Amino acid sequence: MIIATYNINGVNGHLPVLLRWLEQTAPDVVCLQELKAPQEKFPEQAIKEVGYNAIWHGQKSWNGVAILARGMDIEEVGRGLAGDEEDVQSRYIEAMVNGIHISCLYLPNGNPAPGPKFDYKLNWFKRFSARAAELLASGKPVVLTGDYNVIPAELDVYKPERWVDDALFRPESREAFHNLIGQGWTDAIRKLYPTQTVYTFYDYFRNAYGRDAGLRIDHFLLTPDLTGRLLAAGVDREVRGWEKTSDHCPVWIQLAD
DNA sequence: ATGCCGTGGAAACCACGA
Repeated sequence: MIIATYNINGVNGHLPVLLRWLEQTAPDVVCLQELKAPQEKFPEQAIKEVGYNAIWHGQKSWNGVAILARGMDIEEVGRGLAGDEEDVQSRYIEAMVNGIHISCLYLPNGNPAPGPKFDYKLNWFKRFSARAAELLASGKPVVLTGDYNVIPAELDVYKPERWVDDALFRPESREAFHNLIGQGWTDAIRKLYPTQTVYTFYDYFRNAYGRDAGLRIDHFLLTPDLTGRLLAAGVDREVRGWEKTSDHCPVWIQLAD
């Protein structure tokens, strides 16, 4: 079973790339972030025509998350994170698919830091970590995947010294990520590639993709039982080189059935 | 050192992203 995550950066603007990638690689489950579409403008029909059921939580202009499944039912568990009644941003959705709990997240960017956006990021992270602890305690197989907007370590950025004051790499963000891992989750990509650079995002400018000047910010966190089923993982790096593409690459894991 | 590019929405610029 292959589960993928892809920050599409505009599900309508980049729909041809999404459909082409779905048809070429046919992952079983796909988590999307940054739909940038209101609920009623999600391209449900086009996605259905390439074989996928979908649930989504849209929002006008920004954010937006979705879970897709090829030929399988998607049982929505919830949308939105508990802990802040005033948070109206569409950044989180959960579902059961094929016996696995899937959490799809788009963690706030947080720049500029310090400031209210950084505070929102850290608070969101705290709420997410509380939810993660609940899920871990449930004993179910769980995948927490999406755009975390966190560079976990120096190995995960082409020039760490340039990112020390950035919300993606500041100590508070890295600490929150490592504390989350410390609950008992496994970072699937880092587990399979313990010493290699693996990037999932490249800026549109400065020829970042051509220079391989990237970041690793899209992650898969797995419960222990799923870690035992982890067969392979990777980044569909070539998709970042397509015309009219997102600034993120699709990332995927393969689990034993 | 830097949104240099790109999307979406509104309005021929702005907010936002990482």
